[in-house]
Amino acid sequence: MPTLRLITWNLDGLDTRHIDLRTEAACRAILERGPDVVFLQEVVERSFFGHLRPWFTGSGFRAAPPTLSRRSRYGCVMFIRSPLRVTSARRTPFEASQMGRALIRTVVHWEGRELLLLTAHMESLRDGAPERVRQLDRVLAALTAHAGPAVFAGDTNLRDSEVRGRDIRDAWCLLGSPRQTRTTWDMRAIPNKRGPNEQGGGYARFDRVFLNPGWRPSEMSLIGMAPVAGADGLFPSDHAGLEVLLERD
Amino acid sequence: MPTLRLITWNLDGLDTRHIDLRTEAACRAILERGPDVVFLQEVVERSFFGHLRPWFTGSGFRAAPPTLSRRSRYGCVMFIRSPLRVTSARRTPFEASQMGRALIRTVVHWEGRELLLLTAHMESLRDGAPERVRQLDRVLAALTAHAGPAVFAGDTNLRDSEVRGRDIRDAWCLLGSPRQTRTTWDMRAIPNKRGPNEQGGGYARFDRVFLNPGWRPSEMSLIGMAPVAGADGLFPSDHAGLEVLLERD
DNA sequence: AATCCCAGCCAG
DNA sequence: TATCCTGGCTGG
Repeated sequence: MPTLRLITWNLDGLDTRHIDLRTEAACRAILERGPDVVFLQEVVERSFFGHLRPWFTGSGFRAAPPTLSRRSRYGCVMFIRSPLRVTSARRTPFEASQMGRALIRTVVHWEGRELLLLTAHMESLRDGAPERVRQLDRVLAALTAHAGPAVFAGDTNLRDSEVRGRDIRDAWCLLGSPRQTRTTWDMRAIPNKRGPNEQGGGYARFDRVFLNPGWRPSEMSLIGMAPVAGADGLFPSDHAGLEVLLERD
Repeated sequence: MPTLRLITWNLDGLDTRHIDLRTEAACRAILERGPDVVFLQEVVERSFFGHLRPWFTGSGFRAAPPTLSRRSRYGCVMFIRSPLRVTSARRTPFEASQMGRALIRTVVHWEGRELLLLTAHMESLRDGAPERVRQLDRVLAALTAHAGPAVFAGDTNLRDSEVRGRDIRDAWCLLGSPRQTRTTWDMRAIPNKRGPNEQGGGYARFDRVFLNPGWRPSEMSLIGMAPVAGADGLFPSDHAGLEVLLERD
């Protein structure tokens, strides 16, 4: 397994409109890519038990941690595909989060080494910036502290102004900042959060992938960029999913 | 010397209106309080060489560091009164600052121990929040790392939302959050930045004092709260000065 | 169902 | 000197 295929996606479980159809569509879109590891954010119980866990366990994945946190009505979870073996999985709350957010850390054996997998749904909204920046510090410290390869992927909610002047190995930047994957939350491309006749709309690169030194991204693409059949024009999520291929340097 | 009397003040040297009269008034207001250490921010060359250094050296103080930084046209400086003896003084730029800001660290002998004195003029404006929060981390780390007593006092530009959930020994909070010293930048009380017939105005507790464990504040008051004679209604600075008395626990 | 992006403007 | 505070509103 020379390449790790990773998908990260905020599934917007807090929007209950056609949540079953949308989650099913997300499962299909993810599984047809054949990922090794899948990081999901904003997952609600209904989606997890009713769709995600059945689909993914039926396709050779294990959930890590094995279930959702009970501390919030939505949260993050990873799915890891066999033969990757999970040797540890833990959820550490961000102490000062006002939104119940946490860092998920999983370690798997990969290519003879201990691979650290991190995901989070960092503090939301513009006003969450101070706490979000501290959560970023925690994420980067965890990446740096690990001896083997380590990757974070998740919904950072970061604005470019919040990372200016920082030294981060961001997969999108390492790929040369390609236009096709410049935004992962974009009301112009995914109208889930926009009234039918509304103009304009916001966009941002909220979903990001960070690496520690020693490896690099080779490809990146968006998924979930088409409306779900029978769902009144809704896409699977208001966020695009992000698929990235990672390789040894 | 059982009590340390400290004054911190942003002198608004970037406002050149009546700068000589305003700086003279600030010198008098500070010196009549009899402080042991004085931390100043937003000091320009004209104020430093023309007023502050002459006044303070004539009253038994030494500047630390001995002169202003040449990296910016305004900056921070401390004045330390004899018999306190300065054993080190350095200025460390905040690497990612977009405004040339730096942390000033001075060590003095006090009560038989090494006392660490810190000041800074942290990143300004609402949009400076991400960088400001990282600067705060640096300040708190320096406070925590010192074995003896340590105090930071300066213009933090912090909003309450930016410190929510953090564990900080803030002198104003330790004193029970007294109303009289609730704001240190207040357009309603100091009209320097307000047009003559303007309504409303902003206010904030920008200037703060942080302590490490082992000692505590006993008094706090504002200075510079009256207009300067002959200065067209201007106060010495748009900020209030903050005087605080610190004692062993 | 209401929210979420940004910049710009105004009043207090 | 032009600018600084907040919250609320707009349009894109």
